[in-house]
Amino acid sequence: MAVDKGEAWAFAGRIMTMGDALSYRLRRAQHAVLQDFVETFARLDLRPTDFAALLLIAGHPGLKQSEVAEALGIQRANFVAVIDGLERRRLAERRREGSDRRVQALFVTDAGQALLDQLIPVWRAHEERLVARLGGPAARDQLDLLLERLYDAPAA
Amino acid sequence: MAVDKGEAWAFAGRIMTMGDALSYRLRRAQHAVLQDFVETFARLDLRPTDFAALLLIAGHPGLKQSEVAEALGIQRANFVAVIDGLERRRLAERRREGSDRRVQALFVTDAGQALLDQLIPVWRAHEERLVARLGGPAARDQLDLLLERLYDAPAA
DNA sequence: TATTGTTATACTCTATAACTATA
DNA sequence: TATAGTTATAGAGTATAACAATA
Repeated sequence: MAVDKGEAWAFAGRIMTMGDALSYRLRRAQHAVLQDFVETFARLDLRPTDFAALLLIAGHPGLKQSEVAEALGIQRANFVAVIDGLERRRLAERRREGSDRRVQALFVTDAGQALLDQLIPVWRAHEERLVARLGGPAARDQLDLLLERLYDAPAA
Repeated sequence: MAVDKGEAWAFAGRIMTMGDALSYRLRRAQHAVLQDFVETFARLDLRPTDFAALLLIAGHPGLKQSEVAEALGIQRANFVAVIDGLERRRLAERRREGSDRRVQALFVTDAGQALLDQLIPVWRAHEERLVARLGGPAARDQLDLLLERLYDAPAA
C-alpha cells in the first residue's frame, strides 16, 4: 500500500482507523467474551457480578461487603444491589457478627453453595470454549500475561 | 485433573475466583486502556466514539451514517447523537447528495481534518504507551492476534 | 414492502455525594 | 473525626420499537 501525501493522519502508507487501535480490539474481544458468559448464565438469571460475588464469598466466608466490592472492582455503593439480590434469593446472607457492628459479614447459604456446585462446570465449559478459540492453553496463558501487563503496569 | 471432594468449586487444589476468569482479565485490561484513552482525549472534549467516527469518515469520505455506525459497532440509532455533536461543532457534516434522498453522506470539515492532524500524534503516543507496557511491538502483535481470535471465531 | 435516519425509551454499569449508625 | 453500609442520583453505553420520508 502506498498512498499518503498531504493527509498526515495516514501512517506507514495506509489509512488509519480505530480498527488499528488496541482499545478497539480489546473492546470487541471483551464484548464477545461477555456475550458468551451472559448467554451461558442467562437461563439461571445470574449476571457475571452475581457469580463472581458468590464465588468469592464461598471461597472466603465472612468477608466484609466493602472487601468483596473492592475485590470485584466495583463501588461499594453499587454492590449493595448485588448482595440485596443474592440475599433475597437466599443464595447468600449478611450477618453482623463481629465486635464492630457497622460491618456486614457475608456468607453463602447451602442453596448458594448448591447452585455454585452446579455452576462451576458450566463456567469451566465457558472458559474451555474460549481456550479453544484461542488455540489452546498455552495461548490462553500468553493472553493472560499480556492482559495483566496492561492493568498492572503503573499508569505511565 | 483430580482433586475435588466436597467443595466442587475448588479446582486443582486452590480456591477459584473470577480472578481466574478470562472475562475478568479482559474487563480489567479494557478498563485500564479505556481510562488511558479517555484521559488522553478529555481535554479536547472528544470521546472514543467521536474520535473513531472522525477518523473513519476522514479516511472514507461520503460513507452513509448507517455504514459508519456499523463499522463502529454501535446502533445507527445511537450514532445520531454522535454525528449531531460532531456537526454542531463543525467537525463533520451531513450531505444529502446521492440519488437516494434518504441517505446522509458524511464528510469531515477542514476544521475536523485540522483537529485530526493534531490528534493522530496524540493517539499514536497513547498506543506507544500501551506497547511499552506490553513489552514491545512483538507483544502487541501477539495480543492483537489473540484478541482477534476471540471475536472473529464463530460463536461456538 | 423495505430501508435510512430519527425519536423515544429503557436497562445496565459506573461514578459521586450525602446520609445513618457506629467507631 | 473517620468508617461501613446505604440511598439517591446522574452519566455513559447499549438495545429495541416505532415513526416519517423515501425507495
